Amino acid sequence: MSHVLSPRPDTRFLVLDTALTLFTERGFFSTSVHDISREAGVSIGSIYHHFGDKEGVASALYEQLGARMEGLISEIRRRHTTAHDQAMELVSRLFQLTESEPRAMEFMLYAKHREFLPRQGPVCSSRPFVLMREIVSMGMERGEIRPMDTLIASASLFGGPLRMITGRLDGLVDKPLPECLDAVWACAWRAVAMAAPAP
Amino acid sequence: MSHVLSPRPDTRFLVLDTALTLFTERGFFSTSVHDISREAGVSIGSIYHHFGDKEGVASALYEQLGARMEGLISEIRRRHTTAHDQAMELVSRLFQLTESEPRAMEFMLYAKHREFLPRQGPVCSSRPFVLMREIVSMGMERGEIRPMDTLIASASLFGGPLRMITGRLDGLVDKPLPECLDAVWACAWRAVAMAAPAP
DNA sequence: GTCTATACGACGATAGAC
DNA sequence: GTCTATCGTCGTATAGAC
Repeated sequence: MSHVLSPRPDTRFLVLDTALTLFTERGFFSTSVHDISREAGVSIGSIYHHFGDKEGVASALYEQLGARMEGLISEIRRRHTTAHDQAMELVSRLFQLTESEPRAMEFMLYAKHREFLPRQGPVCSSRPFVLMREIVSMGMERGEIRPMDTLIASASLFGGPLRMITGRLDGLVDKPLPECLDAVWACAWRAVAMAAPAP
Repeated sequence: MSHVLSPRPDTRFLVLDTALTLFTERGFFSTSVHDISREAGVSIGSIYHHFGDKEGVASALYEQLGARMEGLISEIRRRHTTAHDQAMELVSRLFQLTESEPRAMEFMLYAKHREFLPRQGPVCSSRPFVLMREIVSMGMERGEIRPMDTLIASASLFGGPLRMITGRLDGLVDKPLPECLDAVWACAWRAVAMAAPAP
């Protein structure tokens, strides 16, 4: 626990925070370990001591953000019962996160991790995306969502909102995403929602 | 016109074709000019003679594929009158293209061009995506699509289908996309279509 | 754990003959 | 237009002192 008492800022945190900024601004390959070292005020030796190699930095970043994302979804699944509420809350939180931490969002779902993290599968196979599909799957069993291929339903429900996020990160969308939530969600839900029973 | 008569395969084509394969397989930064030279059977000197530098190769590839895409959309817009038909035909053709030329699709809409083509804007600002938004815009004027922000409608209509494409390129989707067309399109169109007038 | 200095390899790009 | 040979730089990673 010595690090808690130490006045020195945590090296690992410093490095990861700087790396996230540089990776998203210039990209992984256009960022040298020297750059990270200089910007973070941490020596190269320390970086290699903590992370092994450059890929290790990206890897740690990926895992950290992935775990946060997973925690977020798990929390949402505990707090809401219907697929509709769970999915809408998820989109809402992702929209908020895009505004408050655009770099984190960009690194998670916009970076081509396969290019620099060959061990990781594609993003959409990662835990968070699996959990999203589980929400959809549950919705179909509950009769909230029309019966169809789960993958198709998942893409149709979250495809629009995710596209808004990348559009926002690209500077294509001017308005803060939370202001668009109602309109975006209405379309997304309409795409997969069970038709109202004939009166 | 001497190149037409020459028995030697066109160098530019050879290089671009090889580059497309390598760029999508390993990524732009993990592909050296030496790699392209070796795989294409063309000397390094020739590559630099034709393309100036490595970025020039990627740039030429980007322009070539972008022009093809634009031509495709223009053709569709001429052959169909309603936004519904235009958009559905577009999704259908993109699905076919994903199967027949996955590398071209991947390079066009899955690569992070900003990392190696700093001059190019984001993909979604490119001509093809502008044309897609024009289809949606027209559909709204014609009363086919509910009135709403064009960007939101565009994301909602094409977000699902595009997500299926990336899912397919990632190996997440097993079935050939054209087989999913009806189900995917039904969801996509439902998301934005004007409600049927009350009987 | 943190630092500096250095080794080493790879890659982008060029020169210049044919 | 095409080729081979070469140069110079940059960046990853390590060694070893503190």
